[in-house]
Amino acid sequence: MSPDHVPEIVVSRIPLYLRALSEMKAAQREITSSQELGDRLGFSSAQIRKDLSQFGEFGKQGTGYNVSFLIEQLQRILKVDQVWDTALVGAGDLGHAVANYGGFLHRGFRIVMVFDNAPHKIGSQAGPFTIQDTAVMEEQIRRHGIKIAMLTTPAAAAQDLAARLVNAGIEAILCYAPTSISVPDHVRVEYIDPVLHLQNMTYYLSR
Amino acid sequence: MSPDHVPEIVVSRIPLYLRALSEMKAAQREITSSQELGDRLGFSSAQIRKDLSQFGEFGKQGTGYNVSFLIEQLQRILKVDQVWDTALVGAGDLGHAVANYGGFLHRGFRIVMVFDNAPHKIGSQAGPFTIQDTAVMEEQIRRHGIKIAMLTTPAAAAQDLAARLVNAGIEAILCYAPTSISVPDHVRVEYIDPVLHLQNMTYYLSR
DNA sequence: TAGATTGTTAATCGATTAACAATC
DNA sequence: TAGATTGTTAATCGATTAACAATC
Repeated sequence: MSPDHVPEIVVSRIPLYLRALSEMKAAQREITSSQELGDRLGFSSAQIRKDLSQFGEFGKQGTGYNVSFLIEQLQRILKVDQVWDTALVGAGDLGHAVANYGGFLHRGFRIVMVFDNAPHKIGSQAGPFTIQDTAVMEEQIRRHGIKIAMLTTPAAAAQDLAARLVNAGIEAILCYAPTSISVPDHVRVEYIDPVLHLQNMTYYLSR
Repeated sequence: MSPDHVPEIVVSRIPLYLRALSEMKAAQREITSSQELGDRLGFSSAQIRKDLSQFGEFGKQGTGYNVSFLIEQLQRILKVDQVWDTALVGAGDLGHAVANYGGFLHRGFRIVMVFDNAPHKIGSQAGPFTIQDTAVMEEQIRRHGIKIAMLTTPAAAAQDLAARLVNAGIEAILCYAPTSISVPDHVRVEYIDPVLHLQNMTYYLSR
């Protein structure tokens, strides 16, 4: 139930399972199997079962998994049976797109503040948010007890801002800046850099 | 030199090495070591050396790696010593942000056309591009011999568009839509879904 | 030369898969 | 009951690490 240590690679697949199950639920599927889920995601059924078994027993032999029940369980495991307030740092084009994105809330996240350091942006809107000066960033994050930040600044600004975010109490950073940042061990960082994915694919393309 | 088969996980790290090396070069570093590169990226020096050794011998014992030389070699290996024309499908907020992103060209990619199916968007601008009707998408992609597409549409439209892109000759898709898509074996797909990363991190956060 | 760092081998570690008893 | 599918074990497979000869 409360596993001692689950491999990180297993944890990283649970959100994928949750996403696929949510699609199944939206399509009115009430029951699924490790086979069906695996086919859909390109994993073996054995892997699906093994991964889920790290956290408990969620299925019924001969039947499979109840979609709604498994969704609830995975949401609880990932702690997205609640909504996490997050701060967005960087109000460029990408920051605006992220601020306007409607897909966070029903998956457990809500942007509640947006920061930038450009004087002409401060006070203007990014989606439903008034852009605030990064000068008040630490204070605001601390006051609201925010633990998650998304960083959509240029690479050159990322390391300094990450350090300031950590200092303000941030424990998880989703970094859109195309660079590696260094943070203390208790802080988690995930990266999104589209070019890494593109360069990965061109390796397999013929010229 | 021309390795038979390199594990996918090794290939996926080469773009990271290239990115870090490019930062070093920008900072005027002429020589680096597997130790330094590893420290910077959070990998062991042994892994860096082992990964690079899959493709050839690029270093000098006692000295390390020439940054510029290694950059050239990795660019060649990844086939980003050329610029790849790409098509962008989906001109919403995210599509606009991607169309305006200045970080593609010097890393081997160039968007050359943008498509959407919304009548009020067709003919207007997304960054420097005039948005074209998806009705002419296959024809345009075929005519220009484009092999790479970025998909920034809602999830519901992704599978159908992916099939059409493949039919038009696309061999690599970077899918920003939060869903898994199914394509023939000869087509590669990479995914970007920020929520998967966020849900991964919340597993490790305390409530 | 002495010191440093590569490229590579072998050992270790960890993840995936196959198989099947349990059981719905 | 018969058929189906889980949860789990053991075997396989593959990736990472440690160690060191080679050599710059």
